[in-house]
Amino acid sequence: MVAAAAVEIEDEDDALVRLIVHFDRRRQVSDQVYEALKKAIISLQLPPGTLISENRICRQIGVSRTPVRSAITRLVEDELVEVFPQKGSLVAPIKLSAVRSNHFIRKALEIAVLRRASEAWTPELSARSRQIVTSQAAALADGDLEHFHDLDQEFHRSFCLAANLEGVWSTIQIAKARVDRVHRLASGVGRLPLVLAEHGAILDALDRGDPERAAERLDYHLERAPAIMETLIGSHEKYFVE
Amino acid sequence: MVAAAAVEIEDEDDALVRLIVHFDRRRQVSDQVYEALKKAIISLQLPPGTLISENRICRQIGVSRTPVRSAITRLVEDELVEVFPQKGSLVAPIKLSAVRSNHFIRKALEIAVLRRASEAWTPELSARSRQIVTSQAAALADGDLEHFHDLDQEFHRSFCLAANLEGVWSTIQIAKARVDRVHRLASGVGRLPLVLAEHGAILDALDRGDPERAAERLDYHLERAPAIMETLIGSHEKYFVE
DNA sequence: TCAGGTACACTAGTATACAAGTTCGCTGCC
DNA sequence: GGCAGCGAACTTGTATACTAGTGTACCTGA
Repeated sequence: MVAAAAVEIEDEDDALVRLIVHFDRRRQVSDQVYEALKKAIISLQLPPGTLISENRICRQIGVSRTPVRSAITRLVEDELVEVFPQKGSLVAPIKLSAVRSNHFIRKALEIAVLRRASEAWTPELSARSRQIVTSQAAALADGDLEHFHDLDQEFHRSFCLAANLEGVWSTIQIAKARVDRVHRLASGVGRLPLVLAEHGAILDALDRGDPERAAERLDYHLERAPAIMETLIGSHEKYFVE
Repeated sequence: MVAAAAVEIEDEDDALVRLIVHFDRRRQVSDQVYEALKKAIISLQLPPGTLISENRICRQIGVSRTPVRSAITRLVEDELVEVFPQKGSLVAPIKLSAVRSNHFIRKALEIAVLRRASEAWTPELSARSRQIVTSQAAALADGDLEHFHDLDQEFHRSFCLAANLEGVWSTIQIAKARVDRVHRLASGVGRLPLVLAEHGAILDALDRGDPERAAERLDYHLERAPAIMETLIGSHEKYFVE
């Protein structure tokens, strides 16, 4: 960080520089920093292993260290950042054992929720979920991948609402965040149309009042990413550990 | 909080005063504050609804606001503390809908883990789990309830280890922490011997190679507390909301 | 006596200053 | 040329100072 010459300054022009936050004065700064960093990490804009320094982040986005530290503390809980006291912090590498565990968590919870949702399934709930899938198709056609992923979350969340277990969603979301980077790597654009078909198949089974089949389709849907992951480890070796 | 007279000062002699932390200089202060507060909340030493002020806590345990704030932030994530900006913070009341959701999470995960553990069950794993139950019986005989609860955690965690899904435990633990206050209320000393028997029944089924029966016993074991909870709401109305 | 306004004490959020520890490169000696 | 040792610059952890917003008690006036 020697500011000896303009050339040295140029060295700072890495991924962190593209971290631009538009602040809403009514909301807490630390929350907004947390969300911005989390999105940047999950979207791989800040790749695993990236060194992050509290000082550089707060210089970059123009706030003091306090809210930045608060955000990083929360990201450590999310297992998306690792802090080494007095040494430094970095975007956590993707730990294969953690991916296994969190994938297990997500699958176990989503399937359990789906079974509960199927007991309370109604045409209205079905229509709402199908609307989400339709919007996903539109987002995909527009090439708006961020919106596509947001709608994907909505789709999976809708089952929690249907099961009257909305509180379960936050836990699913945390597990999801811990494996989402793998999903992003795995979602070459070619796979996304298949996602739509898989979502539709789950709803078809629910509409037919066949919870076993619905659970089976959801299981299949969630198993795609891990299956693809195996093939990714080689080409993105730097991102993974263990 | 007007310090008008000595009598008013006496008013500060509430549960917070019994918050004594013996610091280990090698570990981070904020971590130790977090653990101390979490334990105090779950053990109901700080009952739901207790007003907590960052300033009073840091005066009480003799550190600055920074690590206390860090600890409270983490407790908010755990849903054990609620913060109202510029107004105050309090130990979160027990929210019935959250208890439902987190009980659902815990049950879904523990049963899924147990099924996986049963596939890899060995006499060594069985012996280790039975050893824990034996220690629990000793702790109960000694009246050491804290140790009893610690061993209870160990028992449930052992299935994650057996299933080679240790990463799942931290998520179970969070859901557990969110319902543990109910368990504490429900565990009149009379119930604890039954816990030992229920633990034994689960191990018996695993040893017989009967995962269905093991899951059934675990389900029964985990369902005791919610069943008892219904009877508690009346007598501890102040602790609950919704 | 009661209503309204003001001042103060308290809250949490943010900024800054200081402390303790690690890394790495330069300098001087061998 | 190579190695030892010192030092500067960086890291995160903690303490303190300041800001902005809230509620309440008290005082003033009718």
